[in-house]
Amino acid sequence: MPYSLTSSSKDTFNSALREKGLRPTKQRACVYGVILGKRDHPTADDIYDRVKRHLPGTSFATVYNCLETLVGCGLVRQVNMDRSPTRYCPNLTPHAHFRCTQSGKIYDVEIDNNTLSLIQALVPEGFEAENLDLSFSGTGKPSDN
Amino acid sequence: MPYSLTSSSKDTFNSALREKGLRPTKQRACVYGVILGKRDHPTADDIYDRVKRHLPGTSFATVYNCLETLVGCGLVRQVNMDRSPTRYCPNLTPHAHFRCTQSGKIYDVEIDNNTLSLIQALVPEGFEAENLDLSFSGTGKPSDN
DNA sequence: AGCTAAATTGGAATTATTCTAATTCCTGAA
DNA sequence: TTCAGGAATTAGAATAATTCCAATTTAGCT
Ligand SMILES: [Mn+2]
Ligand SMILES: [Mn+2]
Ligand SMILES: [Zn+2]
Ligand SMILES: [Zn+2]
Repeated sequence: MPYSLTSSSKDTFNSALREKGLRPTKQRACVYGVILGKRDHPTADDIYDRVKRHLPGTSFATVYNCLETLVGCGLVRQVNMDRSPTRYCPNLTPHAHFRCTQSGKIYDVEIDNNTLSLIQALVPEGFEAENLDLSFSGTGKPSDN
Repeated sequence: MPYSLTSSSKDTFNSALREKGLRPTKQRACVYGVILGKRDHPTADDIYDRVKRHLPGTSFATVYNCLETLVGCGLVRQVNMDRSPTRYCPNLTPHAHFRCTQSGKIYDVEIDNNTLSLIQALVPEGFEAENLDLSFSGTGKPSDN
């Protein structure tokens, strides 16, 4: 049974893809669905495992292709921490990430508007920042151990 | 001719290594020297090329080993931008990075103390951040094109 | 000088990601 | 509806940064 998105997610998904003239395929919907369906930051490999439960024929290449497409459409965010495998995040609000070096878990960290504008103001004259990445690492919640 | 550090760099280098019971070898000094010697953000490969001019026998593994050691001693910083090869930075002050997506160049961006403390204050109760990374990407100086 | 642990070396291995060429699937005219 | 043509998916090979390994060399000590 193909992954079922809520009807509001399905609308977001369909229009974001159509906007770019791309096709809303079942693989893309499923990759999107498994990322939305859990508030974590899965790797491509994690996503592959989850997608296969719904669409067993799916290939690794397709997962990578879909992820690239979804990121390109602004439906999910790509999160790079150090040298570890890329992770994906359904939270589209501006936020930072905290990685617990003990558990490996990644947490969303809200950025208030005031701090956000001060951060943006760091960019020097003549430079135009399209993207900003803020990440912390250290020891997380005690429950992480 | 082995790379010649200035005597003040040499002191920093020797004491940082001795502090950890590590040996100040000529390979380590050379890797440190070529990073200090240019205000850019070289990759391991760039560093390998530069080191070989001074110590032609040096292996790639040694460059990686030395870099790990120097980072561990706090003599250089490791800079990860997206999925591209790790870069190394001799600027030890807290600062952010800006990558021009057109030229690939990486610039240091100063962080004022006020903004820095607001950024640090984002970390939630119960988390202890040992490290923070802030990077921007976008279009850089016109001279970059 | 000789001993021992630390560091270096060349090459193989690892691993996340990308590429390729063949196949399958949509979509939108006819 | 049919079907042609482009888009998407697929399996597997290729790539590239980094790490690992076993053998050799070196630095620091007695
Ligand atoms: Mn898996
Ligand atoms: Mn090179
Ligand atoms: Zn997130
Ligand atoms: Zn820097």
